[in-house]
Amino acid sequence: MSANTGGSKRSRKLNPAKRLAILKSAEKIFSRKGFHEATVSDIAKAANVSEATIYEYFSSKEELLFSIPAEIVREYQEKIVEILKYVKGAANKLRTLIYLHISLYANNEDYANVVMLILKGNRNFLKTEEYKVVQGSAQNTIQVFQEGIDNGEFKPDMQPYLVRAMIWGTIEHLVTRKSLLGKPEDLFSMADEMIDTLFQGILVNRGETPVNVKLTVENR
Amino acid sequence: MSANTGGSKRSRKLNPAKRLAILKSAEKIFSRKGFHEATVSDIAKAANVSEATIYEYFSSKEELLFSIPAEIVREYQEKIVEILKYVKGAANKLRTLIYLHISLYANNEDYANVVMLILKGNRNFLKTEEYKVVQGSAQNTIQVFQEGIDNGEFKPDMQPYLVRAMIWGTIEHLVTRKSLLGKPEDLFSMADEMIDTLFQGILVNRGETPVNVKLTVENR
Amino acid sequence: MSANTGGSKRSRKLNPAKRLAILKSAEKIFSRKGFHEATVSDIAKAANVSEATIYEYFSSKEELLFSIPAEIVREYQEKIVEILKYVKGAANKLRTLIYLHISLYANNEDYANVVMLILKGNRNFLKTEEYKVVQGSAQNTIQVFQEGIDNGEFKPDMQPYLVRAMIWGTIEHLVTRKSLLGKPEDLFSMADEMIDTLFQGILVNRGETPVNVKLTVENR
Amino acid sequence: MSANTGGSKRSRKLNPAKRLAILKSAEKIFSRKGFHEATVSDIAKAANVSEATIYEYFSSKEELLFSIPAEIVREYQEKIVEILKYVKGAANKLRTLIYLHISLYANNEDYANVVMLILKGNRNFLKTEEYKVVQGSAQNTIQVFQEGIDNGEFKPDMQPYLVRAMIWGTIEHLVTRKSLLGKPEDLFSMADEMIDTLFQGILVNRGETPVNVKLTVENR
DNA sequence: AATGAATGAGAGTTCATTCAT
DNA sequence: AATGAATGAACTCTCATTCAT
Repeated sequence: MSANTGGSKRSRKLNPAKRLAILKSAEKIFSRKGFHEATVSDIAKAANVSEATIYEYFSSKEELLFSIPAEIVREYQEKIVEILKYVKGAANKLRTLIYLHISLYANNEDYANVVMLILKGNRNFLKTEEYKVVQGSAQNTIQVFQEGIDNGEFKPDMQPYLVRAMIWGTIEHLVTRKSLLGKPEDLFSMADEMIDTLFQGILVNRGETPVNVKLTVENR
Repeated sequence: MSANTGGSKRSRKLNPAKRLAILKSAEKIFSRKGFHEATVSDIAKAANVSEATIYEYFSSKEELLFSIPAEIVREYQEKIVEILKYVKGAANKLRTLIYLHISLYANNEDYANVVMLILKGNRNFLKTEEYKVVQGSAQNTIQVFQEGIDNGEFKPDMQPYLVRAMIWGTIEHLVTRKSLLGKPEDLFSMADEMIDTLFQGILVNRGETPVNVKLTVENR
Repeated sequence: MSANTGGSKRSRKLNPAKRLAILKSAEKIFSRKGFHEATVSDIAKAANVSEATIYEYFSSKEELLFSIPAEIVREYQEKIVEILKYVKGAANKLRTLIYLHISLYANNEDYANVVMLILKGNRNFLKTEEYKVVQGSAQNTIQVFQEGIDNGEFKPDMQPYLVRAMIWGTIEHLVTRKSLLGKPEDLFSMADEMIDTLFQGILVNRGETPVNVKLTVENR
Repeated sequence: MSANTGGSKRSRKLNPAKRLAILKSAEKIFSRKGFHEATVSDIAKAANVSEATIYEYFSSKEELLFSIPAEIVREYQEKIVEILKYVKGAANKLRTLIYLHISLYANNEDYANVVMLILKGNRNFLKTEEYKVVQGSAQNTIQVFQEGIDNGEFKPDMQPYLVRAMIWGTIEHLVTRKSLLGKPEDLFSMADEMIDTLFQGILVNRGETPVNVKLTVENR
């Protein structure tokens, strides 16, 4: 409601552990009840602090919500940078990114719920500093894909933006369904097939492609 | 024993045109403000009826929200069935489905917002009869894909569920971004490339899959 | 809310049977739910008419409530006059009145509920023409008691008003308890003991009222 | 695990003086307007607190209503126990009880209105803990009367339940009339006559009764 | 005479947020 | 740094009542 982005008015050091406890409680409560259905009182109870204390650390309920991804995405981003160092080839890097992206959600169910069911539909979140972090992490996919085009691994006439949409869209779709319906029990098991499909397509190659070219050179 | 026998309380048809006007107004208001931020009073004003009248037609604000997709999805589903009759080949049918699915959102911006930003994250919606309709329309993709497997157009070792996830996920991702950021100005322009990618994959064929290439050199 | 006592604006003949049906339905519904908890719609449903029709016969929900006793009290009053003709002695008449009063409630449970739980606490009812009828029927007790004083059956130094309070109060107390708790299963069984107590008191006569002591001294 | 453990929601004592102020205001407003006609806003205004504050102390308007008698009845009950210690004889005790009961209402007009016009007709009140207190205080009458039977002061063949009905019924009748019509200006003035009547009955003793005492004194 | 449909007018209740301590 | 207590501000929903047909 106010433009108070980036921490509560008097963001003295306070107690970082308590701040984290509040964030984790908020994540849990929001995850279960949704944003409007969750009350600040619920969160305060879960964090074993008073409601007023929450306002010491966060300027509003919404800011509290928006603060949830920051930490986790930052860690995730660092992890990616670290790991990508050791992976060679754009295709392999892309595969790695997809695995990591999935694991981010698979290992943090409450976080997945908050992102998929609440934040994804929230217009205000887009104006947030926090969103930039999330957004930034999306650049990985695009960069890696571009790298793949440059070195000839990927088809050169593709828009990286679309490829990212396909990858993220598919993952988000699956994660959302898991959040809502519990359906794909194991997100990872879908990863490989998804990657294969993305790499190879779904069409059967019927010799129109080079594959079937039978080259017979007969002497004389 | 004569008058008020049978029938669900009061939700008779009443004036269907007015009902539709309320639904359309709700769609517009929800689309712009979100569910909790929109008030019944807003909707009433937009529909030129009193708040009480809204409750004559819908038993609660949430029921009003949930009633939005029914009509539109029903029409859409009929259209699909009709059109699919004239399309031959699973690949073509799939392409058609994707176009139609995109056009559903592209032509109904408010509806797209309501679905992508509000309904998709709403757990209660899943328990709804209305949801079943939406769900049902998702079966098309799976059926058509299965058909393609059966007749040899598509790779036989794929899970239709995953393919649907990729198609819908991508579309939803793009539509959501358009809802939030206005970004892909033209959703259709992405359709073809998306379909190509889905069909062919993103990898350059370097003859490594040339497995299939049979090169026979016979010496003299 | 308005001073619209005594029938709806256009009290054309309408259909007296329908009027009665509405009244009886109102009695039943009010009895079960209480005044504010009962809705005009409830009553309309029970009477198999539309809500609007109720307003043809009664100008408001409250007027409908207030119209309930009139009929029944009128009949009751006539019955009393008729029966009292054949009863001799004030004590017997009083006994008769008490029986009749109890039977009025015992035989009309819904009516009893409406009177005891709703009307008795309603200040507006006092301003009503209908109330006068009820009030009038209360005069019986006072008259009969006065008659008993005049002819020496009852103690001459009593205020009839108080006696009526005792009789009516006791009956109302018992009827109310039956309405709320179902407790005195059979109201009639209490009648006789109540009357005896009223007539004779609860004290054991220890000869301190020695008036009655006949002292016979026989010589030798 | 430290702060908000245990305890019923939020209904801690808070500020007991404020709680009492709200209760007294509620008593006054309910007394004048009745339950449904009184608004929480009315009460808040009268108590100089916000409406929300009322809900800090009481969970609903109805709970507020039901909380009114508790305090006053508790005090009253203690008073009775205290005073009864010094009164000898069941008849005197009964007389004392009646006086006290009347004085409870006579000295608390608003309270009398609330009890007689609102609570007495409220079915939900019966399910209340508060009702038990009221109910408990009713036991006094029955106990004292039984005591009187045991020690020969009262007729042994009477049902205490009925006697209580007569006493309470009469008092309630008178108090209710005073609430509604202001009629018996002075409730106390009726007390004595009522007690006399209860004790001695209304019939003129024509010597037919103790009559039976035959005292024969023979000379020598 | 009867009613389907519409609504004005509120009322109770909830909660995020504040502030004195 | 922490919070108990207080409240302003809304919002959903209900219902008695009306009126054109």
